Amino acid sequence: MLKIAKSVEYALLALKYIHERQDLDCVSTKVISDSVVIPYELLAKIMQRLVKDEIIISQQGTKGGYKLAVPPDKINITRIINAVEQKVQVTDCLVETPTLNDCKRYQDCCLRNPLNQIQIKINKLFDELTLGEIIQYN
Amino acid sequence: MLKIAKSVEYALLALKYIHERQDLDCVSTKVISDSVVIPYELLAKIMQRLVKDEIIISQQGTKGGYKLAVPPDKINITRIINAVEQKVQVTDCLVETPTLNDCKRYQDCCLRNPLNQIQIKINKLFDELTLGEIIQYN
DNA sequence: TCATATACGACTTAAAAAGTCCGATATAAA
DNA sequence: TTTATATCGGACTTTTTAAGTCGTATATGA
Ligand code: SF4
Ligand code: SF4
Repeated sequence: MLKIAKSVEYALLALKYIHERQDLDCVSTKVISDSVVIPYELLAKIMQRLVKDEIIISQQGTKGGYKLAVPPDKINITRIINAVEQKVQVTDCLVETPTLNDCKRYQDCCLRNPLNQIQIKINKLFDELTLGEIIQYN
Repeated sequence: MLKIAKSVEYALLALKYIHERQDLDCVSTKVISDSVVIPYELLAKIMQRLVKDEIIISQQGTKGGYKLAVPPDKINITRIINAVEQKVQVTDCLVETPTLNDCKRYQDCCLRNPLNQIQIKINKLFDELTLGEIIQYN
């Protein structure tokens, strides 16, 4: 339990690869997919979401690809998680406006508050960790 | 992502219920299952695991059931997570002895160290949170 | 105008989590 | 001593979610 989605890992690995190839004008999904070994179609979708959140800039057509829109130090992990449409959600009830459909217990559950505190602290960990700090390894 | 297993929540809710009924000699799975609204068979399995880890004591036969083996302040959430056979595992590679089967990248992955740091911090949150702190709510 | 790239949505498959079933043993009370 | 009610333990099925795939459209440099 408490696993991070592969799409988040793939996004981080791809962003690291792009950063390492700053010398090039841009890097295509194909090249990243082959180098980092990520399923092409899956990575393509992830790249598009990173574009939508303006973490990377796309260049369409032949010789197209992606380059970083922002220096790695300016991007935290929370932003990447949001970009790839993932959510840190420790329980079913920890959504903006919970309903009985999320969890029948949410109105008087003694777990909700303490687990929300855990979630807040986990969110803080991702807020304070930047892409820059991650790609400095290896 | 990063969701806590329902079996952990059920364990916590059941333990809270047992604690509230300290006056009784012991509480049966049936009673807990009906009161807290947890599928009977599923809860039964969870109770057995809590017995195995000596968090609760079982009384078999008619008029049987369970009672707490330890005061709630002395039980932290990590122990309950372990008892119900769940693991905090942020990535596929964060196991005792990772192999290429866990993740083909584990030998030179820049994510492994930073994500392990996250996992260590999450584990610390569960280490420092006791059942006693949770059941004081409501 | 052609080859190679991104863009976007729908779909399928695989893995994990949640829930169920079954046959056994234990024990208090009738 | 029989019966009803409980725990015990494993195997199994179902449901849900995550991961991965496919198809078609559009952009653009050579
Ligand atoms: S209300 Fe309680 S049981 Fe339901 S999802 Fe939230 S924490 Fe879990
Ligand atoms: S090695 Fe890297 S990519 Fe593989 S599971 Fe670990 S962190 Fe994720």
